[in-house]
Amino acid sequence: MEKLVDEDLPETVDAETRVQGSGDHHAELRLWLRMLTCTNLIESEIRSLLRTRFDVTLPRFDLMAQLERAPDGMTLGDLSRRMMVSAGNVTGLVERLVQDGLVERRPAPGDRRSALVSLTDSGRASFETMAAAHADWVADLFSGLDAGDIDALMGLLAKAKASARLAAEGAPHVSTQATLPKKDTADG
Amino acid sequence: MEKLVDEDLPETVDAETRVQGSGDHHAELRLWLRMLTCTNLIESEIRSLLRTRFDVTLPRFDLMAQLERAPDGMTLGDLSRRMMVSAGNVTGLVERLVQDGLVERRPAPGDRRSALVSLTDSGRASFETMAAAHADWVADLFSGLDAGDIDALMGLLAKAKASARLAAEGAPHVSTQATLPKKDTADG
DNA sequence: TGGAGATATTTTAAACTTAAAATAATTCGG
DNA sequence: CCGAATTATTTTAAGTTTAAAATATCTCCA
Repeated sequence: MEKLVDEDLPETVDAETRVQGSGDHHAELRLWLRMLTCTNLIESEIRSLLRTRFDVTLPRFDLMAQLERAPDGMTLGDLSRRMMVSAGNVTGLVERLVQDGLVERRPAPGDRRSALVSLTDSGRASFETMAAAHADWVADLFSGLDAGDIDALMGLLAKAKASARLAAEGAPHVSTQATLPKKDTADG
Repeated sequence: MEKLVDEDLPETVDAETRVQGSGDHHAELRLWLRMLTCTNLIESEIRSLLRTRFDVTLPRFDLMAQLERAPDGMTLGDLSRRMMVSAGNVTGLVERLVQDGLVERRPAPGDRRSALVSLTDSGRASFETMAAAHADWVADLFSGLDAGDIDALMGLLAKAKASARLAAEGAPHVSTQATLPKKDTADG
């Protein structure tokens, strides 16, 4: 009724050509731009609110949010993966949070390479206050969407996420071959 | 057919309670998390591809993308606003791009505070190559979405963006009152 | 016309971020 | 059990990013 699928427009490229390159890609590019704008807008607002209201940075808040769900602590590697940032980044972030007394680290039992990180009591209390406000802000920012919009967005973003993950893993750009026979002996 | 709107679930809060605080906000929070994950995933992949294929950083690419649409140049302020980053950030970025010979600055005619920034020929050529690959990557990352999905996402993200802008401007946290009579004389 | 306020940019300090190299510890096949 | 490969983390160097203060210029109105 309000969404047209241009089912019968020419497909512009045949199956062979579309493998890569020279396509139109206009719609995807615009979508990516819009997604980025939208996310940046919201993220900026939240960052700004966290700073002015609680004098905390967004990355610190994000790290604490991860820890809140793991009462028994998480390793730095877990944090790195969940936050989708580099390991070195997490090292520094945790260091600063420990100095502020919001987070503590202790050796991981059974693996001397690893450390478990968790919230201190002070960190947990601090986070709970911030998290409540944060939830309000996010709700406010999305208050122009009704339940149906949110549902639809959740579904479409899940689909986009799955698509991106598949494409990223399917066409790795560095060579992701897990356990190859050994590059040097393979060919010659 | 495949999307249910839970039209008849209890609304959880009445009109008064929902003004601020103590609400559920669960759905909005999950939406924000998912949006962030999705964007981060795609952004990471693009960042990585730009680096490995063209040895360029994402912020530099973004800045050049802005300049490409302004053959006559843009001011640093324009860049800052369009890229949604701080002015100081743009100063440094432009500086490095000028050193690489990809971008040039010249005094803005008629305003001695201001500078116009534009792509050099080399920068434009360089960008065109990268932009074509970039468009392919984005199309690939979104290849799991059909035209209808893209359409729907475009609409919902536009709505989300409008909602966020309204909320952010409507409840400014620093005092955005443009040209007030002068806070001190106003009341006391 | 003088000057107050607005605007454009740069500078500064601190934090964040990444990629890559370096350490250290674990795992696993032979 | 040994050593090669893997995994967990830290370190390093360079770049990105922000907020806030500092400059410099412009605008506009009383």
